[in-house]
Amino acid sequence: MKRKITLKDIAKELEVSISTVSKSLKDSPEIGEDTREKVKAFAALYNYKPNNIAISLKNRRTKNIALIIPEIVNDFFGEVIGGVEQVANEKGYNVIVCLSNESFDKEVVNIDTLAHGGQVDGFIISLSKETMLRQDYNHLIEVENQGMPLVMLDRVTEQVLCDKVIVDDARGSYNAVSHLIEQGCKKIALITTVDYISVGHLRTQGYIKALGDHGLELDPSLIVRIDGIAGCEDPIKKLVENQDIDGVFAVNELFAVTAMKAVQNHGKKVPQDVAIIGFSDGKLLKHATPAVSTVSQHGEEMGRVAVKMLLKRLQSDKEEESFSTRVIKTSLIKRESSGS
Amino acid sequence: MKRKITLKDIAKELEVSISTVSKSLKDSPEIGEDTREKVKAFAALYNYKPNNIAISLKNRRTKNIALIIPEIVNDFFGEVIGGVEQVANEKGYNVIVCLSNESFDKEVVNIDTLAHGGQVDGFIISLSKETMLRQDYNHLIEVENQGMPLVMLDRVTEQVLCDKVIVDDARGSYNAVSHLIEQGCKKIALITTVDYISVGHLRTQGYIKALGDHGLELDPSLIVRIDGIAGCEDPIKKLVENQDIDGVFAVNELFAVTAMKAVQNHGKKVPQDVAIIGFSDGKLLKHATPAVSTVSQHGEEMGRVAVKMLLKRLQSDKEEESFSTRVIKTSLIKRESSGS
DNA sequence: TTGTAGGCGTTATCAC
DNA sequence: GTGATAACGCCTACAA
Repeated sequence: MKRKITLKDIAKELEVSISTVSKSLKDSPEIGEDTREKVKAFAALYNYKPNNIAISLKNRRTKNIALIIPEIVNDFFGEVIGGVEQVANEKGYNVIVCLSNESFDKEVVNIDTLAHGGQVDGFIISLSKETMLRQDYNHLIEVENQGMPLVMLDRVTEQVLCDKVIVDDARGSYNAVSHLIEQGCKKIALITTVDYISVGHLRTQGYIKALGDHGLELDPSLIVRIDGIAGCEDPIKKLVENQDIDGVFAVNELFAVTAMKAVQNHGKKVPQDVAIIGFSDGKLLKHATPAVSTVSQHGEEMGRVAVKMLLKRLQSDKEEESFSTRVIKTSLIKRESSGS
Repeated sequence: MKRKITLKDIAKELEVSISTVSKSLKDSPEIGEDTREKVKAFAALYNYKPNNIAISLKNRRTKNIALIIPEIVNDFFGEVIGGVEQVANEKGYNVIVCLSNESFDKEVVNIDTLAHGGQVDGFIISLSKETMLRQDYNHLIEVENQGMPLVMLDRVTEQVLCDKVIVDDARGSYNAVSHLIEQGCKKIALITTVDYISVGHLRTQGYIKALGDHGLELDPSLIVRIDGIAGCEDPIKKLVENQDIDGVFAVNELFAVTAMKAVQNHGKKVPQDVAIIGFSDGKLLKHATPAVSTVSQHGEEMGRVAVKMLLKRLQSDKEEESFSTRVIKTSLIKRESSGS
């Protein structure tokens, strides 16, 4: 690789010292007008740009942040990346994206490498499923102990003290289910994840509360808990065919469209016979036929907020004070699948 | 931020020199067995990890690569990220993801910053629409001139000499359209992008050739070219309602589902009245009802291949030799929307 | 007004 | 066997 021009090169060429060059380029009043101009002209001509690695070494900050997410084939995380990247770039930070692929080990390796290697100034992380299942958060606690800022996003845990960005999952699903009830649904199925996933758990609670508040019986046979994304068709199909339901609340996009497909294949109409509402505002629900109502969690905004919290920590020198949790409001997007 | 432990710290603590520590940790036979062990034990105890920034400065390589893509709310690019990230991580590289948002300016800024700033060792890029429209590739040519490896992916141009990874777009769409014809379609609409987008252009050519080879007339009124993603509904709707078609080939996911929706709203059945086939194997087509046939471009593999090409360049010191273009084979995924 | 020197953390060369 | 030194590119306190 062709070597890039350095301060030293300029200094030699112009027969001045390195510090003169450095100061000139920073418009230091220490340096005489004419030398300053001469240096700047030369630097511009040769397209000089300071070497960020050297600056990082000197300043002990890299202007990189790590974003660790469980997967990417999920519009929610795609949006998060977008939001994070946008704000980070505006503020002069680069985003290193790491996928844990829902694996505890990969999450740990990623974090350890970046944290100890000193490649990033801070982390934004959404926990992998496996991590939540094992409830082993030492890698994160250690990051915090090192004094590296850490912001958790969406999939969080109380066992790590740090800034957090979440949505009001329980309320979001409460509203969604209430909406179904208002549309006249009486027998509403819930398609959710296993309980160790923080958001799945909260969304389940919203469902339960909504039923209760509207005087509907909680019928456990209308609830199906799915572990993993592969092979969700079967349990959903079974539920749809064996239970006499008139509404479905699904805690993510995939479950919602899968349920809709099962309903339609079963010869029923959406929303006339069965109304459906999902969670997460991705393409899948928007472009389904009929378009599926959903709870928007504003992934992009969550990403933006997370970066801002992180940068705030990075820019203040006072250690630790107190941590805050920002709750982003969900909003209900009513589409065809839940009646007019 | 708490300072991380350095060689110097260890040296002071153990009352040996820095070089002794460095060599011990690298298991250099120069150092006596016992000092070596002592140092290693101490380092392990305090969880010493070398500072990668310092190493980068010394070695003039960062072990970071930049991936520049136009957008992320598109499963194809999501898959690409996955593939890139996977192989890069395996090889000890980090991936800095940048979104150009289809903007020429942002693409230029991203590249200039990272290239001149010395934050990355190489680039993988998929061109923004605006860049292809303007045909201004100076920022990329300059990267090449600097001797930084550059791999173009999917959206490429002949005007930049570098390694490339593409799919056989023309053949992929040829196969797709041929499949429709074999299913008995006679009047096949083409929903494509404007022509300056390399892949849109090629896919259009495949369509034309397939018609010709099967003795079907090319009817320009069956072709609609859409600029941008917003507001594709109207032209598609108009086409579907005004033309008597029995097949649709769309060059991306969104156009395909939008067409399907228009067809269904128009009171026709898919695939009985109108067969549909798309391009790109994302969730949108897979989970549509009916599931939509498509041409898979294997985004993840493209990403993997791109990184491998990039790393190969990075690891060989010989400059420039010749550039290669890897063509990934598409495959036809037959689903419900195009008949049995 | 300009230059010198030391340091950020590491490695490699060379001297002891 | 071990250590001193210089270098990667930049910044800055201090000296001239």
